[in-house]
Amino acid sequence: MELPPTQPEPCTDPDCRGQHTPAERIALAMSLCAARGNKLTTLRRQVLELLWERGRPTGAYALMQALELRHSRRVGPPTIYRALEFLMAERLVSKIESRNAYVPRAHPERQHDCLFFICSICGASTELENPRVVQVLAEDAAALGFRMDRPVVEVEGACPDCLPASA
Amino acid sequence: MELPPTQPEPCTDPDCRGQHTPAERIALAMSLCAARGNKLTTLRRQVLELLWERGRPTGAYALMQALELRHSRRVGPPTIYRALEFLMAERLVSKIESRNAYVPRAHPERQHDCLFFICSICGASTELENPRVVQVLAEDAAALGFRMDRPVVEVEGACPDCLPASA
DNA sequence: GACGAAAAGGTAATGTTATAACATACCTGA
DNA sequence: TCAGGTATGTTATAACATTACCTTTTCGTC
Repeated sequence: MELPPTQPEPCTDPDCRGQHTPAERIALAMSLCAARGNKLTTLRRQVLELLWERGRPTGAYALMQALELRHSRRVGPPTIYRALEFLMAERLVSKIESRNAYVPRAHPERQHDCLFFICSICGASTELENPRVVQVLAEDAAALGFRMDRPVVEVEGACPDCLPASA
Repeated sequence: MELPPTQPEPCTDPDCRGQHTPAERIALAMSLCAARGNKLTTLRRQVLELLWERGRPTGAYALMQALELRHSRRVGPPTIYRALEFLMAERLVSKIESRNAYVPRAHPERQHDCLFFICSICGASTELENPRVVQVLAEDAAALGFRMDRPVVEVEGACPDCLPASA
């Protein structure tokens, strides 16, 4: 496997929603994995690439199909789920719980938790970082004596593109 | 079907987490349905009661089993899912997306959206009302030009009871 | 009460998402 | 090179959800 030519450069634009080149994203992912002593294998990289290509939350079985079409590689469900599990542990991918689907994270190098806005019409999702939401949730958790491990914040609705159509 | 003896009295305690009697809850549910011209049939009522009895997010298939044990009533998946769909439309029940499970809402008479804190150890969930969270999400949605239909906010972690055990 | 329409529920089959259990391949370092 | 760990492959099945179609119940109207 050849290394992409670019070096990972953490993105500093707070409004950026992941508009980077595929090579940049893979380089960054590899470097993040390596920093933790883990490996972005071919399979894992292909799954991550496919998620980026799809551009919207994608289910595990759709990924299986896409993997076969795009990389002529046929695998079973456990293989896909293991790859997704790895990518989620590395914070390269998030699961959209309300859709049983998976999306690549725009900024895996950042520590923040994500919010997602998901269009029920076209299925697209937008990732956002908002410390205020996490802050308020952390306060509530503290008041309850609850340890917050993973906040799941997903807003279902209509995106700007679909809004006119959904009048 | 006999009416419960109590009359529905909206709860005014903002810190209340649904500590009411079963009869009160059913009376309130019936009155809310009636106000919208809908009916809380025996099946729907039984499903709602079971959710309260279980005291934690419960899956559709577990509800089917519970229904058979508790009410000697054997039904198929579509029947349960239809009852749940009705109860959710009436805002008597929420789905916990991260668990594919369902919980009764403590205060169906209130209009608010709910947050849930779910313990990954014992499976219990705590419902909370926090306008600040919804407010911040609404602001983000507005900034994106996104119409917010349903916010899903679920915090996974460890509840006070399980916290010591999970050190 | 009889009737017809609408709502609710029952049944069988199937679709979709996820995991268990076990086998194999593939690195990597002593 | 070979022992052990990590990753992937394979088979089967569990868990969650829906489609399509049919029967029963409810309820207003005559």
